[in-house]
Amino acid sequence: MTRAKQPTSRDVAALAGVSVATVSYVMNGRTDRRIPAETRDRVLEAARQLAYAPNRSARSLRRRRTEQVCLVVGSIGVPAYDQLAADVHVRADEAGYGVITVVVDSPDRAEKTVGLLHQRIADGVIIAPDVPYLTENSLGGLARSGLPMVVMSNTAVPDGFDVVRAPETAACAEALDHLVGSGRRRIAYMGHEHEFSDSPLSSERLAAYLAALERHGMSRDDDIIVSGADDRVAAYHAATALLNAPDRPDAIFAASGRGAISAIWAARDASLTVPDDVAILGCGNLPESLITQPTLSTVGPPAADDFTEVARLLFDRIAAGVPSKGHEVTEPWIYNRRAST
Amino acid sequence: MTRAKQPTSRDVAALAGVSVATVSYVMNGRTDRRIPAETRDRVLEAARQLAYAPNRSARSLRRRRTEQVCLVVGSIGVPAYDQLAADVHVRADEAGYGVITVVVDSPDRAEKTVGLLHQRIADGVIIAPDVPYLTENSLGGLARSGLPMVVMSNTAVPDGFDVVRAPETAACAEALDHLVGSGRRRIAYMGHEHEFSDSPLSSERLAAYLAALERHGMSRDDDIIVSGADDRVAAYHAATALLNAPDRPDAIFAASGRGAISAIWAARDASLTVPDDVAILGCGNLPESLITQPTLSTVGPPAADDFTEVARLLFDRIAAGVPSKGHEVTEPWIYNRRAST
DNA sequence: CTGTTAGCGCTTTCAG
DNA sequence: CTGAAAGCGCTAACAG
Repeated sequence: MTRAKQPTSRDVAALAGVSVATVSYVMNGRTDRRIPAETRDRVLEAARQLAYAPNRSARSLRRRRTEQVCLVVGSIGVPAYDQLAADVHVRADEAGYGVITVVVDSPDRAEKTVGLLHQRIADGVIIAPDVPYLTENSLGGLARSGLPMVVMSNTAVPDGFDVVRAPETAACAEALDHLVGSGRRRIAYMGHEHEFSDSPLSSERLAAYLAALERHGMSRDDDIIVSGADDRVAAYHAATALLNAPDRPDAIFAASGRGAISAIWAARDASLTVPDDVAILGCGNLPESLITQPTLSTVGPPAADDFTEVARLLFDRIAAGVPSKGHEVTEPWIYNRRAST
Repeated sequence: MTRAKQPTSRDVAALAGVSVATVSYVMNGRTDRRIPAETRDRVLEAARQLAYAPNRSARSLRRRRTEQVCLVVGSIGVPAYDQLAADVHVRADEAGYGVITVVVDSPDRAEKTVGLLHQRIADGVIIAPDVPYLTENSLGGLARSGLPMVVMSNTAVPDGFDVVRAPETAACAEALDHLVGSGRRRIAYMGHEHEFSDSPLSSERLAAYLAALERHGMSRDDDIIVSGADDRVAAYHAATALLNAPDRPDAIFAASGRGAISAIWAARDASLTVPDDVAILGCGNLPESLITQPTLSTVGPPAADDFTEVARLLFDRIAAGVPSKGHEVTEPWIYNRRAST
């Protein structure tokens, strides 16, 4: 088998007996240039015959845009990221854009990614929440280079890019106060792995938890501050361990929805009643929260995650063409009290 | 704010007092050209000063490769796709490639995607299992155009691309025979949405189910052939409906792992015992299968999903450069009997 | 050891 | 209405 050389617009032009300019106009279906149907059909037929498709790199080089956006996430398989990815894909598709996904889960990846973005691998970028190792510094540099960017973060401040925030702290505080107010005296925290490493990422949820302990004169007990929220299986094991300990907590605050759902299962499997024996509180707002027994209380958006607005911000910015100082958008986060607390 | 024009290699060359060729060699760290440290440092310093990064489109055009691979999936948020995406990202990263993800969930998207691939948006492509609407015809066309490709499918036949298969039918048959052999007389099927539309995609799992009914002289009852396997919430509701019906099934075969797990929950919430009252069988091999009560029997790979081999196939093919007829690789699928059947 | 130069394939003025 | 020609920014011969 020999690799057939890809046909170029020149080949099509030759076959159709026109110039490459005409081929370009026809292929792009441009209306600002009046082309007789006869000519157009001849070009189209030649293109079909040769299975011609305009080369994307060449077009990008010439038009100075790639028609790709880049979505930067911290890992794969997190429901909120999946929803974000889905929403971005839909919007991108509408705008005729493709989506390049990059996973940043190490300082090395973070650095490489910033490099790629500088190389104009995409016309815009969305940084998902809690992507570690991306410094404000490098983000600022990217924005300054003219790359449209929307950053989901509670700490970043708009600086040539848009920032989307979620007021986690207030919502966590409200939920934790409610837990204490309803008599919980030993509240466990199940966090993400990276909260327990020496990641540069500070955890708003853990901070809110610790602040609540302080506020209510409760002492911190590292035995019931555990990881596991990243992953259903780990969460199940972590919750099981917590609930089988001699000094069992009477509430578990999980930093994810999946963690909380696994905790409900762990409690049931340990023959404990939720919320009587142990209250369970999660983060986010997974659709599943409504089908658990009991239904899961969470701190999160009032309805299911929806990131279409975030995608819209990016495409508006791309369309605008000219960099602006940057908006700051706040998505609501509240205490969704249901039956598990 | 004015958008700073991106610096080019010419700018760097001028600042460093060298030619663009030297800049190129330095930036690519090429060892086949001996460049004195002094010159190199000057170039690097100039690049740093201008925040120069080589333009990706130009490089792709010139080198005739994009250093991107494309992953085509049917939807977002399916655990098996997530695992595939994760494995592809890891391999790609090692190979210095990026990953463009495209979601094909309509005939329209399928067509557009084939078009993009023809435009050489990527140097290779992996088609995930069960991506609908992609015809063998268009895949063949892509392969013939010289695009390295690995297709996960049980029906496609290698034709300039590699095919990765999973012998689902045999494994399903074994599991279903076991269900019948252990006395199950009314087995429900919970499938994917697309099995109930007029999608061109035939379902091997549904076919295996129907064949098993036939084989054992059981009659098909469309009341217990339902959808819901795509989504945990839908599955929970579907299973609940099934289990509360007057003529309750004594087994549920779900075409996904998530569907089966939701079915276990639904059974427990309906105060039924698994497997005594109802056996539950899933597909795939989610890690969660081991933490459900009882543990979940599945038809699927013997261990957790692992697609690194698939990614390897693609990168081998890309590295080879020359198109070959195509390998056919079969991943094992078996009946993983655990406690739920 | 380094610079000059010819494109990669396309889009888009600008002339005809 | 159509074609010629000038690049987009980079890489890789090739010549010095």
